[in-house]
Amino acid sequence: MRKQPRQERSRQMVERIVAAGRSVLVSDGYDAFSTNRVAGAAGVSPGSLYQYFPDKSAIVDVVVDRYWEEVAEQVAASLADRIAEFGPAMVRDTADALVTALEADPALLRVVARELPLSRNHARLEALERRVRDLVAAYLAARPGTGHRPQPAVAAWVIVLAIENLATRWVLDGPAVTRDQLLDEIVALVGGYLLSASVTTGSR
Amino acid sequence: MRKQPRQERSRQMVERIVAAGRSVLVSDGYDAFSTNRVAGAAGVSPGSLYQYFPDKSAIVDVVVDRYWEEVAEQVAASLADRIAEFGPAMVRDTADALVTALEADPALLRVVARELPLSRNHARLEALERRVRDLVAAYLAARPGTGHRPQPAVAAWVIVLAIENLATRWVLDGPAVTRDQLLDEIVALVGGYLLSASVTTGSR
DNA sequence: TCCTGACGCGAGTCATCGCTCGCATACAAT
DNA sequence: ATTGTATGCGAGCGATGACTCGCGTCAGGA
Repeated sequence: MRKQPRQERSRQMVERIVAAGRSVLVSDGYDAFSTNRVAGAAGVSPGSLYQYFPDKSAIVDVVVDRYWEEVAEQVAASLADRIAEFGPAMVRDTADALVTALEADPALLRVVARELPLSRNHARLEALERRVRDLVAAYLAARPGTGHRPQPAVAAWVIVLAIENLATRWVLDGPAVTRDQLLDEIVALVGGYLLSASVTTGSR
Repeated sequence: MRKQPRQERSRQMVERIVAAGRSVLVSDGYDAFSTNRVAGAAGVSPGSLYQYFPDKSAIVDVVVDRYWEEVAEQVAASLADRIAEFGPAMVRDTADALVTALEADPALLRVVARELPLSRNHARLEALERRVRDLVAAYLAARPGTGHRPQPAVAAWVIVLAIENLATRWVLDGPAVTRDQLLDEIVALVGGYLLSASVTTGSR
């Protein structure tokens, strides 16, 4: 951000710009996302916009950051709440929290996950993943009896990735299965995986 | 494609353009991908380029299509070869084939999967997924005893998505685990999932 | 050899933005 | 009130890049 808004009206302007950015993104798509259009939608002149944002991508970044931050917050909260619980219920509730968070604004999810280059999301998405992954890894490490997977960090990586993508795709591609069924499959996937003994197939 | 190349030299030109397109994509990234640059890299004039390609995105599409087509071919071939086999070995070999295919050109994978909007890949990627998914679903349906998952189509969806993303992320993010370990985890994930009995948690 | 259509060229057009700059206005401190 | 500063405006600059067009060249059939 180029300058800190000091007065109240300028702080409101920044907010209006961010809101307009999100709105343009959602209703016109990323390809039509121009600074002039955002300024217009915000009822603000292009010049004013550049008082607070260094360039076009900074606006997108704020929208994307806030989005993933929001999702991360909800998932991490749900997970932290249930960290004491055991087994399938925790998995289910956490996956449920993720799906709910993603369903909250499917249009924005669509733009963020499909129209934006993935690298645009990388920073925030990685933060989200690491946050959840660390919680899961800690959980697994604290309960060695939970399953047969030897390395909590690896298992957490696998689980988080799998759930994240299942949930995202389910929301984006339109539900081919019911929501409950999705959650059931996720529980089965994670549960089965954790209980599965290490294979010793060797290489190839 | 705007016009079919009839003479030999023009067919070669089209090939040179596609090759240049891939090359520009890989070495300069998608943001720097301009028709003039591609024409330059191909040793061809911009005008000639537009004799065969309707617009810029058509060139990208050809590159992307060929890439996923190649990957799909290798994976489907490997899967079809081992469709008679049973259990973990088949999963491992197929995952191995996918990882090998993705590793073949990591730079291109990087651009295709990270710099391009996902929607750009949607058509071809979906084709790849459906192709593999159908094979897996058929396999599962033919062997009801293989596991406890009741719906082959759903199970296939879960498995394909999970493997695809694990493999892609492993190649792209740099291996946090060894390749063998990745394959072990995939086998455990799929194996455990298929053996996992249907939970009847009900909703929420 | 000649002729016709396919091929190829590349300077240039045109529209699209990202972004700036000079000026007007609103606010706050004295 | 007055002055200094923060805020806001919007016409327009400058660069970029997708795409065209009119003209030369080449292949291959007669």
